Amino acid sequence: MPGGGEAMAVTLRDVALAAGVSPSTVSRALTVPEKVDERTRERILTLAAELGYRPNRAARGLITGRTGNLGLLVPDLANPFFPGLVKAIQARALESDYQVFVVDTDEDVALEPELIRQLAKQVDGLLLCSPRMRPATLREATEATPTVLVNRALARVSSVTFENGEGTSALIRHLAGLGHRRIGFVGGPAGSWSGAQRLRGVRTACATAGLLLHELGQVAPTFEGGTSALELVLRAPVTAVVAYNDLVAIGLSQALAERSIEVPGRISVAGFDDIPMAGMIRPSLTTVAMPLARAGSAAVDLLLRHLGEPEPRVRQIQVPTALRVRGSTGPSLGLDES
Amino acid sequence: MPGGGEAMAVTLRDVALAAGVSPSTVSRALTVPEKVDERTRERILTLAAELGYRPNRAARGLITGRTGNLGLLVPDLANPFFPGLVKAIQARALESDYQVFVVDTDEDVALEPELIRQLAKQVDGLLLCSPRMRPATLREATEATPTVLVNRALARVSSVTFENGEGTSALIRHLAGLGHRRIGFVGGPAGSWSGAQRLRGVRTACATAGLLLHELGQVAPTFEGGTSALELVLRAPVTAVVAYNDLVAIGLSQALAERSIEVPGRISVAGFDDIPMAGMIRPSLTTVAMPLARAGSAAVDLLLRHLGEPEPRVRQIQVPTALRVRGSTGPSLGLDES
DNA sequence: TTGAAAGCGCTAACAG
DNA sequence: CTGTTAGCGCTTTCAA
Repeated sequence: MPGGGEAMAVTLRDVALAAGVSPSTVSRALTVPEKVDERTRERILTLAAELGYRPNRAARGLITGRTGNLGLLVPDLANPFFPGLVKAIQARALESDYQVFVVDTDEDVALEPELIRQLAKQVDGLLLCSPRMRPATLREATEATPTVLVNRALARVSSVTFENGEGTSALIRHLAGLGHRRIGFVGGPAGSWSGAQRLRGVRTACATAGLLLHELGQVAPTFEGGTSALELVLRAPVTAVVAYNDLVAIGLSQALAERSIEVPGRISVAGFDDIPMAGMIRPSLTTVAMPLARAGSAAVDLLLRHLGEPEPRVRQIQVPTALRVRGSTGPSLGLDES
Repeated sequence: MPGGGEAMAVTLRDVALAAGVSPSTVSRALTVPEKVDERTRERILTLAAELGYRPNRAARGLITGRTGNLGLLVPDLANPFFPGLVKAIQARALESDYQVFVVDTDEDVALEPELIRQLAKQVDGLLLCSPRMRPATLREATEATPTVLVNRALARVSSVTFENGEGTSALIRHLAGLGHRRIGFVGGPAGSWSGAQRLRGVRTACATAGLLLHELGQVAPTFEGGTSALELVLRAPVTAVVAYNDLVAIGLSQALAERSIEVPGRISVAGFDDIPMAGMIRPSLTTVAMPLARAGSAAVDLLLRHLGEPEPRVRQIQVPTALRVRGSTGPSLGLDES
């Protein structure tokens, strides 16, 4: 007898043979149960279970055009902001019996389109988190496959975004309330959509509150990016710094500590994202939290609805952010008033 | 004209029609180029590119049995240990033109088998990272699909593991060198294979060095798990604690700090994994690093080789770990000698 | 070297 | 309610 090999998977046909019915009947029993006689259906279902039958989704997808999979693209899983989102999305998708395939672009903009194309073929819809690609390229990608953008907006495409501007504005108001008059802002990656939002929020709130704003350039959205901003921060006469995100804020705080500059004693630092680490360090980091679970569910729901509708109805959802006041911004010890 | 709809994908047949050849020829031009006349082939390839033809991998997979995808299962993407591994695996797979589908089990053992089954259907091979499931169940899963285990071993199944025991032994030797005589160990999840290894390493090294070992029970492999271990640690007369992993170590350090117990002044703390955060906090955490990139590449290489061979040749690779000495374990200030 | 034909596992008309 | 027929997009015999 020919060598064992991989246990040949049981197919729908095997079940049909065993049940003494046609393949179509089995198919129906599985996908449109109400169109099959109750007794036959039960027999088939039992048999299928016994034989350990598992439908081949690829084959099914070939004909229905649906795979039961969703594709999820993220720039960098090592950025602690994303895992939370990924998990929320996965959890919600699983509830609806969709499986999620996660792909990491490693912050490589050039890689995005190709990975999307590959992914698109094997999923019913795409969730694109913080895609860095240019609007034109992004639009192209969204046209080929039902897509929901997360943490980025684009005209005529459904999206779930965070109220980034509101978030940084709240941060600025909080700092103003603490007595700060001169604020520094350390920006993120050049192409970042959310970065632009955050800067806008900082600007308007500073203007409104009559604070002096020092824009301290842009750095990589990482811990190292934060440490690299040290000199810029020291050179500017600011008493508080808002960073593009928590990682940058933490890197900066660390660099300040290395120079024995007290946070928040001599300078306050705030971030954005509320990554888990923000609450684990001392002083704990004041930041802006994104309701990840809510955003993830919303994104999945949106996408699923699109899959149902023939003519996808664009919806752009904004979820509010929440200020998390913690140690790194107060109480203000001695604000220098020079 | 009928509503736009999704741009219908160009199929192999479209290319064939355009080139004036049969589908088979196009297929061959794409997959076994040497079996097609050079000029026809070139014409086909050009045309395919022009039309933007992308093979439907699902359809191809239906017949070849290969999808060009690898499946990757991880217990928790929010655990900062995993993203590094995931990224390494993805990078290496992409080089070989394989796409990686990541699925997070959310530390839910019961979920593992089902997710694996779903995944298995759509991939050529499986990479299972730190699976928590019981050996029997795990074996079942590995029998259905070519599989490589990462950070877990099982008889007659290929795997890439870390020298966990060596790592904790080195840690203990380091602590002994610092003058510690009474060591505490805070364990991880009950079913954890690597946890067992780490404990073993601690035990043998303590025995060898003549140190007193206090096994302080098991906690969740999280920051909260670490803080919850505080009382146990305080109750034991130890001057140094080795935790199951960095997250636990950090949680514990934090809890100690809250009680104004100096680390490493009054008690040293060490972790395992060398997550990014270990280097970002003060005092920075002494820990054991895993060569993630190396392990990831090795795992993918192993799996790819299996896919080539008819009779998978089991290989179990162990990659060495490296001690990272940092602030949290020294220099020892005043070890109490009572 | 190429084409015709068959079929991977499944679903979707269409009859019955 | 059920079986038959056809075919999703692709590869792979088998002949020519």
